[in-house]
Amino acid sequence: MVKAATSIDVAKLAGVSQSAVSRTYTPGASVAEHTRDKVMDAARKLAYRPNAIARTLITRKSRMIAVVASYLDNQFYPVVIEKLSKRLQDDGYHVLLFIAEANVEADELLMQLMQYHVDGIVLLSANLSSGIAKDCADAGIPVILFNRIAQAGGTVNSVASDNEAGGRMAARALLAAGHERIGYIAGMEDSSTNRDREAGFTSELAAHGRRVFARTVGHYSFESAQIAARQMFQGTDAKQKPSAVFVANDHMAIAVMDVLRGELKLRVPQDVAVIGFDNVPQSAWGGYSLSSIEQDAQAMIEATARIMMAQIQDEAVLAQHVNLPVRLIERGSTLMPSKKAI
Amino acid sequence: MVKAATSIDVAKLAGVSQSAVSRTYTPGASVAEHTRDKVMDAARKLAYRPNAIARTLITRKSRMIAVVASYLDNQFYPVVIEKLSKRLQDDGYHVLLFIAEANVEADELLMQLMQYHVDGIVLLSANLSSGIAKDCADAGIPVILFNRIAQAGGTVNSVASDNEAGGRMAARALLAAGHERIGYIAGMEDSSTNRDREAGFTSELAAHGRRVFARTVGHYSFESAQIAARQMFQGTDAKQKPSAVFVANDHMAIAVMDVLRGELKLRVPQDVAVIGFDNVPQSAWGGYSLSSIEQDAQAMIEATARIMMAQIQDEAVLAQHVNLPVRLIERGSTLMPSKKAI
DNA sequence: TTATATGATGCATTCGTATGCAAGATAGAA
DNA sequence: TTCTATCTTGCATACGAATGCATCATATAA
Repeated sequence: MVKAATSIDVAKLAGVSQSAVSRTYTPGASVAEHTRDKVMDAARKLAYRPNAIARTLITRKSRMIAVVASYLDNQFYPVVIEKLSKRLQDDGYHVLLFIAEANVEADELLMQLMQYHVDGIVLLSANLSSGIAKDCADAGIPVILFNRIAQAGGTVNSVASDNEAGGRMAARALLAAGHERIGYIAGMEDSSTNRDREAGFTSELAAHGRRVFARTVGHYSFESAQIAARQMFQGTDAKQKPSAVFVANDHMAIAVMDVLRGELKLRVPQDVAVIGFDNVPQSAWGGYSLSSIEQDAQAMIEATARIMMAQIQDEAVLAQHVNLPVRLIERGSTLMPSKKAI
Repeated sequence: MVKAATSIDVAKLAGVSQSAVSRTYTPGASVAEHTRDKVMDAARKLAYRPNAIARTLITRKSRMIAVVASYLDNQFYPVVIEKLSKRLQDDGYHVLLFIAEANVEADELLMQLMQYHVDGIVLLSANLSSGIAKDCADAGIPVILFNRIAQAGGTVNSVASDNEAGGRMAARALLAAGHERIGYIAGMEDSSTNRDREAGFTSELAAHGRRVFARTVGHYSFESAQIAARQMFQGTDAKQKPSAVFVANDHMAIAVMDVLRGELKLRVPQDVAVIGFDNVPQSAWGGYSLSSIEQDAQAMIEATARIMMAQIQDEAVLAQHVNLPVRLIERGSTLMPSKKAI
């Protein structure tokens, strides 16, 4: 157990002041070439690394960003976390990861995070009470809601996809394939994603003189989605069942497909067409070939990083709300009758 | 932007010394009930939260654990990260997450992490050069290799499964099903997991007078595994192809199944039986029903947390190496001929 | 009542780095 | 040569909390 070298140790060895050492590691500070060399030399000999904690204490910038997620089973989130981490690392930031069981815990967790003086917070799945949102704003900590829309007011940024447009696309895809009995399996009722996707979906159906034929709720969970699928498709009379279903995300859609094919012996897409949302990697897998509305994760992350950097630099920047376009990815689960032969 | 209250502000309002405030927040410290109440009262009024950064500086304990992963496509890792985060949070620790592109970067990343004075490091997928391992040991930072065995020597802990036994189980399962031409698709050649799984697999085959019929390499990546599958199964002569294949992890096994069924029109398990390793959630999905050797992720995480806490408390503890039992999960992808009718 | 042990409290210092300020050094201009 | 402008450098202090030490208050025993 060797105590790590400090800037004072380096200063002593290099024969300069501690300030000189500090300035050597501060971009833009005034240090003579000659001095810098001596410092770097001594630092190398002592394996010196600046103490980020001490630096944070005085600069009030930790270069840490808190990322709060609540579950990682839905592959959309691991993908986002991986890309977001890399992106922030590129800017010299580190990710403090939090897993929040439920929204109830989120507030308490955030208070903990604030103790670490994180420079910013990205909420991947939890929501935020308006009280905490205000606390963060007061403390000058930028908050970005990722894949959800702010309900807390003007102090919180948000980056999301155009879920409503996505819902409409899903409706058009199923209508174009000639479906008449179209169901919807919802995610969490109080989430902005579910609200917007459903709104777009039903309004597009309405525009074509149709209504949602059946609706159950899967709460964005695999198990709930299985139950929701059984509720919607059990029974003997084929005419009572939807011939197509829009599921609020791919994670659930896969669960639904398993129930349809494995338990209920219904073929996809011949008996039931299925379309999801997110375009997670698994949707492209041969075992599912699930049509989906793709969210542009890369663009969402780019926007998140951009907003974060802007707000960290200049706290006066107003809250921003980004809404990115989505795209229909058609695969086997919604093939039109004429194409089924393929 | 309101400056956060400090212990001095609280002390002033409560009419006590700063020490008293500090002691109120230090479990086991000597504070009178009466004083504590006054402090808590003032703290509530000022929305005071102890500054974890300042605390870290003086206690030399950050209560942060670095977790280094390199890719999260393989669902095994998100599952581990989620559970590990929760487990460490329960002990009052936070996770600083790092995504390392390759092993080359790992060293540089760890140096960065050491600047944050993390209390421990869990390496999920990157390896560690012996130089850095020594640096960490010297600095008194416990390092745990998760799902891999130390090659760096005695200073680094490791938590892994009995991969060799798992390899033997896979071999026995395929032999018991009557297979004679058995292939192996390897992960990364230089990883301990691949080495051990393959060693167990081949030795068990040898014990039954068999050899590996064909071998290709998938580097633990989805795309490489697809290529490896094509290499192994392309061609017209059925007798030249394996009738069963052990794939070094589920992530690759799913890619292999897609190629077998989608591209090569081979049925699983009738034409080719497939068995993987890890038992990731997707293996249980209806679209794959992949047999697998299950790693007990929960037990691995428990062991990791236990070792970490022990080493943080008492740095004199010797490096530990945990090797947990695995379990065969039989599903549709290896059903025996007699059971195929089911 | 006095002596002793125990608990509570404040003072002063410490952790490692950044930075305003003033002084010193150097170079260029007049 | 002298004066001014620019660049370097060190000193001293600040960031916010934890803790050893000494002091003081209180409780208990004799």
